[in-house]
Amino acid sequence: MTSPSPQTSTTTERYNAREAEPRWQKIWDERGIYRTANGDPRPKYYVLEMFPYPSGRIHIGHGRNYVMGDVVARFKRMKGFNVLHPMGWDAFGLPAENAAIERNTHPGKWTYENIATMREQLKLLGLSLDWSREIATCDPSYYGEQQRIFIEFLKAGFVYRRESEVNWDPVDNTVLANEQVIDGRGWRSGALVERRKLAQWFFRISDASEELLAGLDTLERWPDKVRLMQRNWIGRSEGLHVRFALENAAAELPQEIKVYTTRPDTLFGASFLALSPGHPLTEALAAGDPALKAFVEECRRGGTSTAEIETQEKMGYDTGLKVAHPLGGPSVPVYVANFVLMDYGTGAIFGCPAHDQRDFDFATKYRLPIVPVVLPTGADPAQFSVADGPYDGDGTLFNSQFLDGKSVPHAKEAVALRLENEIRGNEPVGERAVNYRLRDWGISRQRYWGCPIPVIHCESCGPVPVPEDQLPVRLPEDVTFDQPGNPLDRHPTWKHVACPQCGAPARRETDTMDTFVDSSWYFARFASEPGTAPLQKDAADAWLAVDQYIGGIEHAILHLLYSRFFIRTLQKIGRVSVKEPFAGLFTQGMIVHETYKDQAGKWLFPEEVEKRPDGTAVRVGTDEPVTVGAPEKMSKSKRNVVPPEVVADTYGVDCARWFMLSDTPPERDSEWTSAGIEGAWRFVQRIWRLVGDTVALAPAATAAPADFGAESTALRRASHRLAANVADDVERLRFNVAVARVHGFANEFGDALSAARKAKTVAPDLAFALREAASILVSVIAPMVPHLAEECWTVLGGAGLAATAHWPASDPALLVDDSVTLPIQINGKKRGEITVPKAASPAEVEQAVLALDLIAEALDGRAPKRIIVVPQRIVNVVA
RNA sequence: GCGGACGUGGCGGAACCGGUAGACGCAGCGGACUUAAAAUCCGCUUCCUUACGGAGUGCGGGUUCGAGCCCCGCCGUCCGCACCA
Repeated sequence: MTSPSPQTSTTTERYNAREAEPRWQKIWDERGIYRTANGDPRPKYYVLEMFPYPSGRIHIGHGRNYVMGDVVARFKRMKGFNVLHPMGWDAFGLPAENAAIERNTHPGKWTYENIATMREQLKLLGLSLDWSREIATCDPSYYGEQQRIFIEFLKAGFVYRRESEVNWDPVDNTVLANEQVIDGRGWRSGALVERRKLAQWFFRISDASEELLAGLDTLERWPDKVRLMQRNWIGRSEGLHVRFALENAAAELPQEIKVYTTRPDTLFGASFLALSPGHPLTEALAAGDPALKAFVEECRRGGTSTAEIETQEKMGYDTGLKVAHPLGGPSVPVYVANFVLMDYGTGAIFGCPAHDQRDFDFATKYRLPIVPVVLPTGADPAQFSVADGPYDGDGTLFNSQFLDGKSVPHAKEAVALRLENEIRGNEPVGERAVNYRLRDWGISRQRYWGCPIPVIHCESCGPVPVPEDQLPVRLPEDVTFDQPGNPLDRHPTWKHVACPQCGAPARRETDTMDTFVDSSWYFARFASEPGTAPLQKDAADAWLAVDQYIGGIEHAILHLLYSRFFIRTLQKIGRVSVKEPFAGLFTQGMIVHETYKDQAGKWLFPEEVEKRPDGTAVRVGTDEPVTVGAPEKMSKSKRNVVPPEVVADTYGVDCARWFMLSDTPPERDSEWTSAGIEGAWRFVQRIWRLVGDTVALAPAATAAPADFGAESTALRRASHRLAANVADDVERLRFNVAVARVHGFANEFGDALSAARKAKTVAPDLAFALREAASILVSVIAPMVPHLAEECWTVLGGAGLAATAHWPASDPALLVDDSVTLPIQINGKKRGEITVPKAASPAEVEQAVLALDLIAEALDGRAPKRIIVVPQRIVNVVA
């Protein structure tokens, strides 16, 4: 893209961002104005952007949420709050291990080098961060505390261990993350992935389902969308557990199967029962049935990701078993079916093909009866058919004995009542149950670059927590990545330790924790001052909850739900007092940019492309045409990135900040364009000129005169209103509206300045109003373009720094007008205007309107049918 | 399939609780300044119409004195979830 180089201009009146920005950053840094102290008497405000993964370098697209958070932080500081605005690094994770393999380096070295680079890039953006509280989750002091918390959770019963399936690469002999499985094959080896069971650690998040669901109602400053996504994810349902008695099971087998159903009303439509391949009864049967065993293995093939499971065709295996119908209907056969999930409900279902798509598909394939039992309202029972597909709507029961004629909810209730009161073997046959989709959180990862799980496995004592005085369990440095598998597992010495309980030779847990654990409490770590214990109750209680959390919508479910669970659990064990970590949440949109490809189909960087006036694009310095693609999320692979350094050198970071806040509402995706950044540059220069012009016309600050004329009063109204309105906009994170308002004011202010310039002299009241306007303008833009604001502040002779100044107070008297201009409608169409005193009564307004010529013409001598006067708003005359 | 959001000029988007639709910016056009250019400043810029005037917030209806906003029915786009019994 062709870009002018504004900074190469030597015109002295121009604002020189490249010179000013580093200078102010140095001054802020030296004075430590963004360092936050605990125990400050001012009210607290905690603003936080989701911390980044140190992947290498940032591009300007990453900057948007940090800039938004920075505007809030700076604004709240000006409003008198003690603001905490920290930054850290989500530093553990798989990419570091991949980099280690590719570059033959250590994951820690790679990570810390990236952190160093990205820290400098973030500093370039002029963010008002308290860098003294910086943390990296891969720091032993951080993950050591996490191990301590893990052990406390374990002792309090929030953690347990069980077998669970993983993706297994049989060639590389390694566990794969879901994203490493591509089309059912290992990403590196290309081998067909298998599901294999491993003993793994779980957090009991599903026990918290109900409170996590209920807690959503308290999160009023969260987007409804995110709350809804979490609600669906938790997936509460109400149903019935029903015990089906087996009629022909061998004596050594269980004699019944328990199923969960949300549709007990359709029991008379049941034509089969289906067990999950992982169901204990399936396993018991498979032990003596090689064909079933083969079927179960067939079901196991393929990855564990839901995407893969869900695309499989329905398959079943008839076990030959039969169950009695609990309400006296005919017996039904028992199948094992691949589509029944072991993790949900009881791992067994009853199938009612007439009213469920999956059951319908299954019954059709295996030629099982399809008996409709719910008749849509108004349908003719003789005509109604489900031959073309199941019916899952409301209606009236039929073909259902004692349920016939009842509505679906009434039938559900009737079945529940009947089965609850039917006792078999001391227990009711049916029991009402609430079920949740949410499953326990598996945190074991067979990886090196993560927080070691602080447990020692002993042959005789079982899993034993690492004693407090041996924490943190540090990652060994001397590891290699030249072969697949977990380096911790094959390290020669690391895992061999004595059992803390009996002293016998034992083995360390070699799994590390899911990195979502790291990000589930980092915001609590920021609360305690540097050099102190990572999780201090007093500090955490003082700062939490985060008042404004800002990040991408992609974390709407997992990160935010896990953090909510983690903080609730910390609260239960007495480590913190709050229950919800984030009081306010905002999800910002991405920065997108056009993509460019050359003739060979190779991606090009924006700076390699030149736009011609005729609308075509070519490679810089050539005639080679370039294909311009739709704007997409900035990404390294597509090369549609803009590095922050380039923007800073060309226009200055204030331009980038202003541009990122302009035009597009912050929750939507925003397109980065050269026209946009140039517009921001023009604006920055314009502010600079407005301030310069002000000082030229009114060189010295003066005390407020006793009286103001019409011109100066009008200007003061505009500037005082600006301060009030922008405060409101920023408070509501409507940055694009705030920007538009500043533009509007700049237009008015510019007009006032040129009018003053044309007049021979500037009266004292106008001189005061001009300087006041400039000062308010500078204060109002300070959170958004902080460097420019400092430079202007200096020119205006402001005390101290713009960054530490107070938000300008608006004189209430200047915010209200004493007269108001009302539009006049005739039959709902605007035909004129009238200016009346603000205090005018509706009757007075009505009289004034009727006296107007345009009304007399419209009425043509007739009396109006009706006149609606909405005070301060509008007048509508119905002719 | 289920759930949700959105649909306003050439473009990004404003419009508070149902009350002047198109603020502000971008792009474009015209003008001033300049030897010239850049920069800057001024003006125009929803559509139709020479004008008067009329139409207009995806489409069709409705409620209302008045609808971008509320209700009903469509169409389209985007997002999330999905064998959850």
